[in-house]
Amino acid sequence: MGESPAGLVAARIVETEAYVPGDAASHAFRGESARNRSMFLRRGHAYVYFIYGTWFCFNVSSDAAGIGAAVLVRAAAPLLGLNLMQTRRGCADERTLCRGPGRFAQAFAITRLHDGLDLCAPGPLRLAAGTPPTSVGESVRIGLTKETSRVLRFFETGSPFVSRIR
DNA sequence: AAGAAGATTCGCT
DNA sequence: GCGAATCTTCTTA
Repeated sequence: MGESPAGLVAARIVETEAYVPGDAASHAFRGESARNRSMFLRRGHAYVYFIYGTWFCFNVSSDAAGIGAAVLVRAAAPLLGLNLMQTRRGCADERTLCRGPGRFAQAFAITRLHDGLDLCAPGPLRLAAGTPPTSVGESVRIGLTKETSRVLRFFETGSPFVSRIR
């Protein structure tokens, strides 16, 4: 969920990708740097980066402090604040509001300011427990030019809010 | 110091 | 389906 002066938004995460140690596609592959330092925070912290001069991508650090690993949130099903999401996205279609990492970040107004935040503590961005999906699909990750055969993408089977079926 | 690549999206053909 | 938009970061083509 996300909180801002403009209001509250919440969504159920339905699609993620993992970036693990030893993974050449991971931003942390060549060690810690100014940009990826949040990947090295204890699990549960935000790692936000800017891509293609246009979009932000939101990740959650996923290992012990000092180890560079994160989970990219690729899509979500809107729950609260659809109106605000529509305004931010300039798009009315509920299905498209959070479908894709760039769109999700835009719907939640996530920027570099959120980088490094503890997502398990009170603040503008929170991670909350929800009911687990009935069935989880797996596939290779999307949009990469390296490590293209690793099966590290996970999504809620059958959800109309995932960015791709497979 | 310069250049290329990049975990994407949108609009036009 | 293809290419443009647009900028930060890392590598050295």
